Amino acid sequence: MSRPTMEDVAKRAKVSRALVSLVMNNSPQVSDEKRESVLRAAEELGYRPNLAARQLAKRRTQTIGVLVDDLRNPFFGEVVDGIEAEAADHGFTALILNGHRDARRELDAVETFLQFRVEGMALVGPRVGDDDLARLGGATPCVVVASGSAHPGVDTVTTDGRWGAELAVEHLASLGHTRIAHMDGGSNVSAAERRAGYRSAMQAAGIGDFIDIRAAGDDEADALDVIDELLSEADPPTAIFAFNDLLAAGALNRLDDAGVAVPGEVSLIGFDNTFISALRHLSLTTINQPKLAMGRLAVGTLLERLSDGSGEPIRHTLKPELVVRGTTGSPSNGSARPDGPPGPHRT
Amino acid sequence: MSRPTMEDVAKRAKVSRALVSLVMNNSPQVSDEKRESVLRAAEELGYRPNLAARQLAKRRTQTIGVLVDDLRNPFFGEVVDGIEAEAADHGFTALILNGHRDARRELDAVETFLQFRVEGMALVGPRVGDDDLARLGGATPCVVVASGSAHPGVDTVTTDGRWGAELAVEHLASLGHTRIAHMDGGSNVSAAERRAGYRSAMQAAGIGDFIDIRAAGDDEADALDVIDELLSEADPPTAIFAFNDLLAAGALNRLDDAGVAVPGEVSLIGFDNTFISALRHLSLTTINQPKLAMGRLAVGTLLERLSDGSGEPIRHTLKPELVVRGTTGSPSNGSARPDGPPGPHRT
DNA sequence: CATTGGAATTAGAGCGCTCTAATGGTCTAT
DNA sequence: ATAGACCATTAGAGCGCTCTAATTCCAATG
Repeated sequence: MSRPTMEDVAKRAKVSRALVSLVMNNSPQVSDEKRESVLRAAEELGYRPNLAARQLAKRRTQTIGVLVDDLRNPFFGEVVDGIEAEAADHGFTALILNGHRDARRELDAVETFLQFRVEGMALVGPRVGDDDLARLGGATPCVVVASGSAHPGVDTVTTDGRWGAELAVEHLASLGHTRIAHMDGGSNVSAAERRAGYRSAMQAAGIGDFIDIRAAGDDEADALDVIDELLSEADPPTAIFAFNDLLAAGALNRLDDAGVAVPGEVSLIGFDNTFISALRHLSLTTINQPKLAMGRLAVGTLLERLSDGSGEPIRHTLKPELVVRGTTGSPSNGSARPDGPPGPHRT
Repeated sequence: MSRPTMEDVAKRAKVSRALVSLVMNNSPQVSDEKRESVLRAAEELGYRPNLAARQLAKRRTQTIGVLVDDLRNPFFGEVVDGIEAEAADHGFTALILNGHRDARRELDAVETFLQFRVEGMALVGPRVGDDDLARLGGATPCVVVASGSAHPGVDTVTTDGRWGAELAVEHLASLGHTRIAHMDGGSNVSAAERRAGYRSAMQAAGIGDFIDIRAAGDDEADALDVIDELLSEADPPTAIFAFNDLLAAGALNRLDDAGVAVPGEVSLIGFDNTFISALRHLSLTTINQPKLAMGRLAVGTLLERLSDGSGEPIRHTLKPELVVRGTTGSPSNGSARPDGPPGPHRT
């Protein structure tokens, strides 16, 4: 509005507008004397450069767009922390927009980013399909984090969902489980990979006959029906591998309702290692994703792409790790949870 | 960049730049014929208005800045959801920045907002002090959400922390507790209010002699030492009112470690009603804050201030509510956790 | 003393858009 | 036919900044 402009500062410091610009950009070729008087004038006026004007003149924005699938999911919060940190380290500002778990709104957000002329976009856990992504992105570099994409126009930073699923199944199998069911991620983009890992690990463990995949989702609420369904079977599974921690938490709720002891009667394992899984009273065994590293790497990828331009799609795949906590144990020892790792559940 | 400009579109559609501008702004005074050919040309070129240029020319940004204390705290996520929704309803874009639980970084973020020339700022749970706030804000309207501020230059949307604290204490007192301790929010801005509520409710309940306030904080980790301290007392409290859910979760962990039954030996109550408190295995009794409503109201306040300008500071204070779950019960019934009220599922 | 070179400073042309005022065209009322 | 009214369209002056090229200044040099 009526905020002071560079012109005002120039007048007050009795120098040219150009000199003020130099000072504001920390140019070394300004005499200390003038620099100081410009800074003083700016201070006195409460001057702040107008970013829009600067961006327009500079023809770059030093800005990256960060699209977050769901701000309420702490998993994404941590990834974004990593993104912001790395972006800041390289002089970029991260603009955060919320996808609200909805592909249409994601597209809107991307549109907004493009109008902002962000220099790159990091899509964290997007739901939108590959084609839309590539089409929309156009010339703007775009990295997908934690969701995988096969499209050549899009770089990715993911954890190896297949590997993670295998870790989960191996862990359960090594405890002696055979009837291991998978509550999958439904339409979530990462679901297929983890499903595949589950399948192959079940085969590898020689219990391929027990493969049992149930369509669920990625939110607590998505677990309820599936658990009911599983419990009503003649031979219910002794272990469940859930698509993510939230889903596992929902499962835990429902198992609890049904009076099923965890891990006494059913073992449960999640995915993500969000902070809720560490809460002692959940104490959820899970698969860790290195969230901070993923965020940083995402920005790294973007910068690489910015300076490089063309070339092969970049695919960073980080290794997930098994985090054993209190919701997994040997099958059918019938009693309350064994000592094992920390965190006794109630009976 | 080398993206198409309005000029390009104008040329291709064989009209003036001004006409393209009118079309892009949905002006009614454009003939259908021309409108269509402009839109077609824009489509073909993949034209997108340059927001920086538009903002510069318009001399307004239609943008509000949202500063979030901590993206990993689900409480804030929900508030932001409300803010975004209301902002969108009024044609504003919400720019989200992360405060990282650090006053200095908050100030940086505010600085960034001002450079962006946001038309208003919503600070969600800020840690920065009143004076800095008012000084920095300057002419830009600023609403503080969930953190209270006494400064006349700043509007606020809060839940009544005093009232909430009273609800908590009354609940515990009505269960028969007298030795009710308060793990307070430490330096958190909302801490004082809840502390005061705790005090007055203790007095009102005739158990003022048992007032016991322990400096803690607002994060899980902050609970550990305090719990140790409390448990080592000669006469440990039979109930604890924690500053927020995260702190309560941390307390729960520690109590668990120490083999103390909740609510058998100690009742525990949190604040915020974040989704983690609803997780069945925590099942935390807590005080609800209407997060979505707070977010929407924040934007409402900002808009009001924008059209109104001067005037008294606006203070919206919403009423919190008690949400009884499984971590509170009568004192010293010695046994394991009772069932608690049925199925407190969150939506 | 004129010349040179380098550093510090400035003039001025955009960046891509909006907005006011002016233009031209068409349609009625006189 | 003429004026007026009204509409769609356009010219052009900014918005607040950056950046290139030009200018000024001054000390050092031959």
